[in-house]
Amino acid sequence: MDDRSSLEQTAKTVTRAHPEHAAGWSAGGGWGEYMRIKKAKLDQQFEDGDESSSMPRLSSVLAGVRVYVDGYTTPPAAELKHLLWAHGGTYEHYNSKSRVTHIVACNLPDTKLKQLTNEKVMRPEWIVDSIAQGRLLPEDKYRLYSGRVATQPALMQMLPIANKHAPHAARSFATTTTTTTTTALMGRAGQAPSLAADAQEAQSMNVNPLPLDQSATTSPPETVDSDQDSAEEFDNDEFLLMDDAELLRALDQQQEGEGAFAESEHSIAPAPASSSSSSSSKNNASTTTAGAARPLGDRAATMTTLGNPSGFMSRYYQTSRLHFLSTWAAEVKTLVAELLETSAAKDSTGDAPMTVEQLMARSFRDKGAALPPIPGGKVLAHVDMDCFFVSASLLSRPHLVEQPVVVCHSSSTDLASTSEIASCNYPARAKGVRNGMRLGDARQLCDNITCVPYEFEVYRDVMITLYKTLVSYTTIIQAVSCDEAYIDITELVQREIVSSQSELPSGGDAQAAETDHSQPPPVHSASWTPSATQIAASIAAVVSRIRQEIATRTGCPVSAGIAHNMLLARMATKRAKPSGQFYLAPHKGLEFMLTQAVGDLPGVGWSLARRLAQLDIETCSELARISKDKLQAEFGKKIGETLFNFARGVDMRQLKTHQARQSVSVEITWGVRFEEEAQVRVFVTTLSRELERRMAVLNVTGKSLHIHLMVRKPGITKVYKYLGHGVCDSYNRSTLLATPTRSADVIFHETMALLADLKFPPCEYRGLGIQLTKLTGQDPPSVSKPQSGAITRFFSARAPGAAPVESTSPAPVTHHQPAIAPVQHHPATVAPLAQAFAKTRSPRVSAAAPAPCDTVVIGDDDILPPMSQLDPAVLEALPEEVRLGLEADYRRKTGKSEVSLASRPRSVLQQPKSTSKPEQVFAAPVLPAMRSKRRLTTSTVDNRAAAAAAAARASPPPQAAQADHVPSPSQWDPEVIRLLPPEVVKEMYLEYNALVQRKEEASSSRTSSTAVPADASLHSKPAGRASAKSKGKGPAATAATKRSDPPASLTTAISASSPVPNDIDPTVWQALPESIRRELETEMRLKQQARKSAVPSSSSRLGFGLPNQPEALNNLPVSVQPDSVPPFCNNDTVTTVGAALQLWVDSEAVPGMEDVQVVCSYFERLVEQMLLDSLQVLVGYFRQAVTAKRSTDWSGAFNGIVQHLQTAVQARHRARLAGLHLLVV
DNA sequence: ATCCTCCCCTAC
DNA sequence: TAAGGTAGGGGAGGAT
Ligand SMILES: Nc1ccn([C@H]2C[C@H](O)[C@@H](COP(=O)(O)OP(=O)(O)OP(=O)(O)O)O2)c(=O)n1
Ligand SMILES: [Mg+2]
Ligand SMILES: [Mg+2]
Repeated sequence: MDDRSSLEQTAKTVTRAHPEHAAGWSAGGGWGEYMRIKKAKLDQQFEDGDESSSMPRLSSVLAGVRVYVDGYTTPPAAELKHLLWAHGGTYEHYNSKSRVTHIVACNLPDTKLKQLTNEKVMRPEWIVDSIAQGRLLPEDKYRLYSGRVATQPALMQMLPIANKHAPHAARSFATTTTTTTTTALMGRAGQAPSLAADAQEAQSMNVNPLPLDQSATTSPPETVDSDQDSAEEFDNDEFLLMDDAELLRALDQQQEGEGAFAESEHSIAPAPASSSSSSSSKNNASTTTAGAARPLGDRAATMTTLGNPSGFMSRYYQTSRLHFLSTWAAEVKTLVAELLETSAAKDSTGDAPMTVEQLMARSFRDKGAALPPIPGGKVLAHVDMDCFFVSASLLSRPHLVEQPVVVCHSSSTDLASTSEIASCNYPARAKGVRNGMRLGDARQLCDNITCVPYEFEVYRDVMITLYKTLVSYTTIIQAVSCDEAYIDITELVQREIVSSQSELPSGGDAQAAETDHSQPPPVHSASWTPSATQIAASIAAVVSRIRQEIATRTGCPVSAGIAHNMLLARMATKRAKPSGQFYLAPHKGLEFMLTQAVGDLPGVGWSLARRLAQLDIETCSELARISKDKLQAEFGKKIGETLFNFARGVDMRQLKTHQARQSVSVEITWGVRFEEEAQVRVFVTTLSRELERRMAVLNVTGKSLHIHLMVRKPGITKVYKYLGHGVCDSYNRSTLLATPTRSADVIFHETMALLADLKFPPCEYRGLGIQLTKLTGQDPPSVSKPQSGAITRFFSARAPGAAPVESTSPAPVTHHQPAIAPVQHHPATVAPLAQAFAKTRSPRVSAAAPAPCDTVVIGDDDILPPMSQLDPAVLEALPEEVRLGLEADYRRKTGKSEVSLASRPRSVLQQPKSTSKPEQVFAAPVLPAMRSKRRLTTSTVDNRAAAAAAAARASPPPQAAQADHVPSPSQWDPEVIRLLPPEVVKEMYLEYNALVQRKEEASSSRTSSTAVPADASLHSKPAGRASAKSKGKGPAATAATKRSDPPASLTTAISASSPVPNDIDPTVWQALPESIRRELETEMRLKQQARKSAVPSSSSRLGFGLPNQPEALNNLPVSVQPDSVPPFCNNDTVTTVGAALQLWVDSEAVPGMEDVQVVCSYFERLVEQMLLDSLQVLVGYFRQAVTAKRSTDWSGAFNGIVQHLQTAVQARHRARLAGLHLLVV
């Protein structure tokens, strides 16, 4: 669209370029000046880290050694500091000549080194190895730049293992040494493509420049660069004449004899371009070109595929932050998955799946201490490094931490610089700078930005340390990215609560507990529910501990959001930053969410936000006013639903520790410029080989091949960013292969064929991706390669796929596999770090006595983490013998009564596409006008440009609010159910129903105590134990965030009598064996019938509820939907409740007071939950019934309720609800 | 209804 | 100058 084009040119000319010279680039400039300045924030933060109190002195090996750590080191300074402490040395914060005996560094810039001629500059290995050997080793071998690089000291094993589960236990840090050498360069920082060879061939082949064709294009050429002069040289031309087989062979041969990559850029002579490729018979005619591609100047062209078609890719991948980001995310996910495998295998020592009873029994046996329940449900933390790249890059530039800093390829002061900012620190953000912004835009906002370069290897090291640390606390981790993960800290928190409890009595824990009955008894426990304060305090303690360790070990600040579901935890992180933590207690969730901008919801990106804005929806508060029906109609079923839920803080997603990979792909859309097909072939070859390589590493093959081609949009002559793709049309094609493959050969041919289908001239290509899906051969998350897996790979100095690094060469040299031969797996050389990791890895959470009943299976593995998200009511449904006396405890804390057997859902929102339906574009004309029309709305646009522009718009920070609503997840994980013996499951259901029924009867007397609160807002949780003290548990234990919380009577009745299929999550249901299913069905039906006939729907039965409990209510499904839908919020239920209301009105001469209150508070809850549409409908039903009744009593009751509701709506949402008008009496 | 294909969108 | 990759969710619409 046009607005996009305009967005592309946002470059304004704000004057003010007070160029701040980029200190970062000179890697040391101004070093002297801050020598005596106190080492900024980060160091401060850790310098008073209390080793003295938390770490034992382990030896005095380093006695007399006073070290100043200079720059980024491996292990990081923070860790060296700990090592020094632990072994008798001293860590100096300043490089004071009088105090410091040794400087430790990994890499010092020459300039700095010169200053230090008198000092002893050591490599960190000196420290590490000395400790390992128990004596101070000779300095000679460990001098920095003395030549020899020491290899990995195998010392990890000797260090004490941290025990994260003893909150106050002394601990020490295992070194985080993650690399073997200090020569690490890009090559091993990530999965540097092993195709580097391709680059070299191209470089070194300097043969017969072939004249290239030069004809006109269909549209004006891009004018990116000023010099349009000469044509390109082409140093690969030999390739251009080969057929495919030859090409591949030649590429292989080339790389064999390949030497180091010559940094010398192109020593090739320019050659006039003309003539067409002779190798491709099919479209020489159309492949004319030139015009469009030519205009790139020599210099620009060398940066593109034109300059070096075969070598472009590997060079590009070494510098693409997004490539690293993706690679690392995958890496870290694999790691977590394998971890789980390993620990699962270790834990379930070959036993058959345990029954609930066994699990329970084990948890009791274990330590004898049951863990206290946490009313809000699972405690989830979202941990995210602060301005990750910047923080890591500033490890060696600590003097910059208070300055506005960005990580960026460029350091230009040009306000038109299109270089993208990967990360900016908080001082920069204060000026409005954002991640993803162009540097030029940022400079307009902030005139003293310092740019620092990417340091990918450092980022990876930090990532590894981060994950090592996390994993030492819990195995219940969902890796999100290199700097971010969700962790389940429920059990850690529970333990913290217990331990803080037992510490209260000053004296021996055991004895004190003995005498003090208010304290949790060591054995039975769980019969007490910790207070909200206690929980919050424990959460704070646990999370600061984790954050502290991460910060200390990485040297980078980290923040965490904590809540009882993933959404809120993530939202809380934003609030926590920078360098903080924020716990969103259950009752704060709704209110908090309502203050958020929709654009801040995860899953709501630029496109969705814009569509919402067009509907005048910009905040969650506004969003929450829209009915689910409307949202679903507008955005689709899932997205509508998620929006609906997220707006009010509801999120039923389970933390997902493992996700089977569905696809592998390779794509480049920057610097893609061709003149003719032969060049395309070279490029496709490199992509194909890279894809093959990756799949070989993953040991997968794929059956469905897709390509994604970006083609310059006709008429577009400017690009958003230098050598970028600009505004494009994009096209996808796919083939279903006969047999799964990973062969580069096959990939190459299929890709070329699909490209040929599209019939665009190569000169119009701006980006190309190849993806394989329908994968097979995936390493089953079970056995296989336990050693060469991700754990090893993760911590090995070199990734298996990565090339051996030739010290100074910027390009990794690769042992390239022939196209057919799969990349060999690396031998089971377990890297030292892998071992360290394995040892450091802490006791599995599940093995360590989860809370009673908190036993769950996550995913497909045999892991048994806590199950605190299980609704207490469900817990009560456990078979008697399993409960071991817990029932009373749980029942006590339950106000709840409703259970939702929710499915595991869903994930993030995504954007639909309501306008302009895509038509298939198969018989594409050469330059498809129609085609582009349909895509005009979307693909035609430079979305990234738009997003970047959007990023420039700042948004106001959210502020907290207070409420008393209590969300509390209640779900019965289908995965758990699936893994439990069917008989047990059946038992659970039957028990549950019986229980609910019991409760229903028992509660009939209490509920009346639930008065309608005058202020109509929050916390009226009429259900169950209204007796709960003022606040806290009453509500907390009750219905979930996600569900509205209807009056007990309704809820209970509904729950109790729901027919099985409605009551059970479809997923769960499906997981049950057919026979069991039928059995359950029958039994449930019988029970229900029995109940009904025994208790005819007479008004007397449910004294507390609607006296005339209409039959309809008894049949209400708790939730028809498998997910987080609150009861009554789908049409079905609303309708049925409406019918119930009608029945009630019809059958009662005058409204009973209690009933009125029940109904009223039910409505109130709809208000609280923002289920206003449901409310409107129900009030409609109600009004209709009352009107027909023609009774002043009823009309009065109706008006009373409505007035009350209107007040409530107004108070709570500052809005009037339509449809709540009164009746004329 | 449910699947499959071809997209788009989002996140880091 | 600059390095806009990559995996998964999910919607629309057609095939079954
Ligand atoms: N558009 C983006 C967004 C992120 N990143 C990289 C750099 C970031 O440092 C890293 C982590 O992303 P985050 O979203 O976590 O952002 P930061 O860590 O930089 O900042 P913070 O988490 O403090 O908001 O990913 C990037 O290259 N480009
Ligand atoms: Mg971050
Ligand atoms: Mg992040």
